[in-house]
Amino acid sequence: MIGIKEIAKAANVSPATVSRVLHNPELVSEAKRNQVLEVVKRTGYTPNSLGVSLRKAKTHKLVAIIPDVISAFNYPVIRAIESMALEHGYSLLLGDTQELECRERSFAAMAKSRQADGIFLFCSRLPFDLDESLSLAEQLPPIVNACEMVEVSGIPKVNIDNRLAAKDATNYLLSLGHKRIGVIAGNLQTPSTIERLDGFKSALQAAGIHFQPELLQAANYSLALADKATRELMSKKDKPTAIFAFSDEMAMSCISTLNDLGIHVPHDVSVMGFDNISYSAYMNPALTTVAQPMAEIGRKCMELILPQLEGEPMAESLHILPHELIVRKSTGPAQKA
Amino acid sequence: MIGIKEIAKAANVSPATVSRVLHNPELVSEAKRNQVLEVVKRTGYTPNSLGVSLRKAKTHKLVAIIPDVISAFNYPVIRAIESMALEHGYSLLLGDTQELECRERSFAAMAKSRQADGIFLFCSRLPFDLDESLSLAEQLPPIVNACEMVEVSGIPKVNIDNRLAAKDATNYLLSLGHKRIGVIAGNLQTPSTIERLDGFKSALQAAGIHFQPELLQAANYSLALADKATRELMSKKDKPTAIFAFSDEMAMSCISTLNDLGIHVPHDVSVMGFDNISYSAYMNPALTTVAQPMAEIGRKCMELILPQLEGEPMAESLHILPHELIVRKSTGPAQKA
DNA sequence: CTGAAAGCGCTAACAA
DNA sequence: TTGTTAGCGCTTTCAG
Repeated sequence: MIGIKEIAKAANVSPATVSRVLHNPELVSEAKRNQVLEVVKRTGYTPNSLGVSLRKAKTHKLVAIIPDVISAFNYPVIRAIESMALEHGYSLLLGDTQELECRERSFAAMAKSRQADGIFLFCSRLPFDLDESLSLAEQLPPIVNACEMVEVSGIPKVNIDNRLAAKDATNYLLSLGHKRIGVIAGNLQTPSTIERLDGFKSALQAAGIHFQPELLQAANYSLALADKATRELMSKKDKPTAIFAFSDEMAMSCISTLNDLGIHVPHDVSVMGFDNISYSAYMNPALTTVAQPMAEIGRKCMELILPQLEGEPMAESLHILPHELIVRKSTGPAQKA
Repeated sequence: MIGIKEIAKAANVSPATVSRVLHNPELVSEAKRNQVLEVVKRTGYTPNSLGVSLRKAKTHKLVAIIPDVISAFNYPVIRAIESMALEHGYSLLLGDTQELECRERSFAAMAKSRQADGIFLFCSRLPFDLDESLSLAEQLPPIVNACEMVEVSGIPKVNIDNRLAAKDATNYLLSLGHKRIGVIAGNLQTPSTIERLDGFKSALQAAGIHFQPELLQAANYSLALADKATRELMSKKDKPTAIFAFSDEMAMSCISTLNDLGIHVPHDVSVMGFDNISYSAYMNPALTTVAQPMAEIGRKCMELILPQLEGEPMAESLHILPHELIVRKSTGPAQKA
């Protein structure tokens, strides 16, 4: 691979001049500038960014650490982050952890090993070993935590109010007359799931309805497990008249299974999703769900990391973005028993 | 950020020894080794990989250049690549181009600027300016082209036989008695779409059926455009009895629209998809589709790039992996007119 | 306006 | 077994 020295030699200038031509052309006489430009074009020279980054101690890369990059939910937030990152001269690396802590840590290590300048954390574990005696800002790279909150304080965080969102969704189901509502939850260990469950229970309680543990199934955001969960739910002697799935994907699987079972949605059973992914409007029936403002979440993430990248110390902050209930065709009035 | 020199100083050894402890511990006496290890642990030192990569001229990173990272189709191939890459000490960077040539080029530039050692190309443009006078191997980094074939020869390629796959799918529809088959294609400029269309036409021709241009709609893999295309198709005076969508996602949208229109799938109209994404079994009705062996595609990609990464010159090769027709519930016998 | 020289953090050849 | 040295490719003082 050709380097700056070869270019310099071929153009009869010093490496420093080549560098100037590339970054501060106004500092170089037109004659030399053209010589250099000519050689650069002819050879297709591209500066080795390892050298650049090493020298400048800046990579202009950010990494997003995500349990499941490709989930239809994460995509729009990534897109938003990336497009805003681009405007600010950063590029985004996608780190799909497949929920594995070792992968969370190895992506996080990219910041420590200076392969990236900052980190977006979409998982609920902080993939760093903290030293109690040091301040967070000293130990952590520029970082923003979103969607699945880490329990450590002092980090900028952005999220929706999962508890309230689930409560709103549940209240809507309740308002339709549903009294037995099944839940297909994600990973029960996960903060967002815990909060949603809490919101669900509190809505029930406010309506004077007892929470039935048998109506709760965890399906870990998997299509196959959601199918199983649905069958489980519908096998109870006292079947639910509505099912609240904590992701649209699980809701999709749920509807599909209900259909297999000869149960009509929403006539026999209503189904509520969560997220409002792009597919949800195209499900059959179109899915009633709680929309998360994914693009806004992404933009807020970028907004919060930028000052840190500029050198400002990390500061605690929590940004709750609004959710919205989207009523479509998968929910309807409860059948009279 | 702490560097190797500080570690060396703190452990009373030279930087070289620190490096040895980290990479060839057996070359260092136990005493010094422990001193160093102690300091490393205490300080949480991580080598700056910019320095390492610069020195070794190797980044152990590969980038996948993909029109749409998050499409349910691409995900499994990425997963397969990544897991195999990991086994070989490489990590995978995801470059989502959003179909923009400028983005294809900027990700490709990561190889030129030594931020990555090799490239997986899932788009149909070669994002490099070729110099006719030089050999490909001299100009291109280690590279493998998959799914959307670039027209340049000399590059290892992996794909399915799109033409045959579409032909098989069409023949199945034909065998069900369908004679008017609508097509919702992807991007008409794209090689895979052209091939699929070609396979579709040839199946029609073999059955003695004339291809009707009015029954062809392009929807560019978008849910919204597929909805429009479906409405367009069903607005013809002579409506199709089957629709072949060139992606499962478009098929999903198509089914949803048909449903809105009061048209029952598969009773009134059959719908065939393409890809066999994980969602397709959970659509309503479950989707009949052509499965692409995504994991295998991914593995083959890795297999083909490895020798290049080892220094072997790039060699022309074409690997066609088998597709498979998956019959589910969205297709049925044609209605008698 | 331009070049020489130093140095970013690391590793590997060479000497000791 | 260990340290010294040079150098990966680049940018940026500092002189001139």
